[in-house]
Amino acid sequence: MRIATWNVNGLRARLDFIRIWLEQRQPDIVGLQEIKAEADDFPHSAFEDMGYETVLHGQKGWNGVAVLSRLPVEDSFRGLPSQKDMGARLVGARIAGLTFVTVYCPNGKSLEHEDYGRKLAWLDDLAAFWSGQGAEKGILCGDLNVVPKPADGWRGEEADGEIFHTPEERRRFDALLRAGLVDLFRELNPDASAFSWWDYRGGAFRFGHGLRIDFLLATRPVLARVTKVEIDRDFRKKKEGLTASDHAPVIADLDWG
DNA sequence: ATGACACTATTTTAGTGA
Repeated sequence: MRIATWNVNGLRARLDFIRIWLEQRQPDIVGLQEIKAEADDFPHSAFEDMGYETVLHGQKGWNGVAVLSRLPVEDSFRGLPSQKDMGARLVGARIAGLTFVTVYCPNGKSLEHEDYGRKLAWLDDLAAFWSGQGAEKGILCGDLNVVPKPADGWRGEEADGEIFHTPEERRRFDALLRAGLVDLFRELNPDASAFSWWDYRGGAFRFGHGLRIDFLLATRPVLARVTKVEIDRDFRKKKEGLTASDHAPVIADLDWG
């Protein structure tokens, strides 16, 4: 079984690009973030045609998350309780015995902005929500907008203390690990310096100026079945003249019987 | 020093993103 997470930066603008990726990579379950569309504007049939069922938590213009699955969806849920006013940022499903949740964490804007405190509170509520799920086989994936360690950002320790790199944000990332989750990319690639996001501006991708802020977090029983994890940086590049998202997909392969 | 690029709706300009 192949699973993935990807912040697509606008699903309607990215639809043809996403189609190419699905055909080439053939994932079974995908968590998508920054859909930027509500259900009425969502191209459900395009994904049906490719064999995927969609669980959507949409929103007009901003945010929005979805799960695509070509395995039967047994149950689904939308929204982070107590954080409804922060927008459509969490959606989950139970598929093949797996609890699969994908999230788009608030950005925070700046340390001085009121959204920074809201980001921290949102991450607190996410950890509580996840613990409440009690999932034995679980995946919590998505764009967390946190750089967990200096090695996960192109500026290393130079960026410590800036937004995305603060001790407060990093404590909340670590709290997810203390709740029993494992950062799959880091677990299988302990010494890699690899990123999942590069700014569109200033040739950031070309110069290697990126951050690792997109994650596949998994419970131990899932980790035991993981055979490979990679950041699909080839799909941060233009394809057939189509513009890429500023995020690359993160993919894991699992032995799932 | 600043902006750089891309998306969307509030659309021909502004807000957001990270």
